[in-house]
Amino acid sequence: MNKKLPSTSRSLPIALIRAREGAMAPIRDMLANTGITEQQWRILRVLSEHGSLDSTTLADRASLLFPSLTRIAAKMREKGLITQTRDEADRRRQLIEITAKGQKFIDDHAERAALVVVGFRTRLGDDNYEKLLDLLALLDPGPRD
Amino acid sequence: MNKKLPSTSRSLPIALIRAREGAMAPIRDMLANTGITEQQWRILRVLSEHGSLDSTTLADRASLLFPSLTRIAAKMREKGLITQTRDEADRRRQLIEITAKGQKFIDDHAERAALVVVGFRTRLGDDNYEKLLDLLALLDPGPRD
DNA sequence: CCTATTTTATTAATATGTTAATTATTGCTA
DNA sequence: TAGCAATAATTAACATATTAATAAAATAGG
Repeated sequence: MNKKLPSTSRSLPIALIRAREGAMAPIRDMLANTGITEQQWRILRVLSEHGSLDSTTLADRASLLFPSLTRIAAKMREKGLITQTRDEADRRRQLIEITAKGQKFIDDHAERAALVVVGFRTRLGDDNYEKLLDLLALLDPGPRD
Repeated sequence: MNKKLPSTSRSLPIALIRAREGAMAPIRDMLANTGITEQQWRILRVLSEHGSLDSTTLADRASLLFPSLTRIAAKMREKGLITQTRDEADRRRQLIEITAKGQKFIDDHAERAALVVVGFRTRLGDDNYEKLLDLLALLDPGPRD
């Protein structure tokens, strides 16, 4: 009567959580003792790639909820990693930009982070790596653009 | 000089986070207004499957850090969903077991949860679904047994 | 022009994630 | 067997996740 649920060892949500832990572990090691968290790293990465972004878009691309972004951005501004400016055309909005200091952090860690990516590509194989990204994209809920 | 990092839109960690959001959304909907969180649901699922477990094994199988489990288990005990008993052979250890009330919650929601699984299998296709689980397992860091 | 609605952002409250420090118990070993 | 390392669990401190409530600004309709 209760054979309906799969074994937790083949549960998709649990597998995703564990895989995320595995994928983030080397990045976490890299960021240890830098004062930059995983989320702050994601924000810097997105800003470095796209330049100036409004908060809503930034939250979406960095996969953060808006209230989290509010707090994290405040701390990053205090640290001098980003700037926040009101959009004068629509004063509800806010534009967030990476500072030279923030960009320097990215530059200083880009090589090591890239090695992490290479490590996973090698571990899975190029085909599997791309296939995995494609399959994950199918589960992606949100509007990316 | 900085072409080393992949676009954030093809970043494995971000893809994993977004996929997890997508995969958990229906479960989150199911649990809304029940007073049971995602993590509590995972704990109940694991306990329902394995019976009585020591805390360390439970934390591993439910993909929770130990300090999180400590807090969550305390609340679940207060709610009458689980019991915690000292291991008399090794008084450092603790055994955690699901109660009838906890099992009833699983039983009451198993059918709907199973439908969620079927939905994802259908959405991805059986082959892709299994392939995805296999690929995710390659990223899994931890000792499962 | 004015108000109801919508959008953007913040704040609040509670729960979890994460690392480090601490406590209690066990095991090992000189 | 006294003392020290290792293990299991808790606690502490801070950061993030999540949902709901609120505030401020813009917009659509009447």
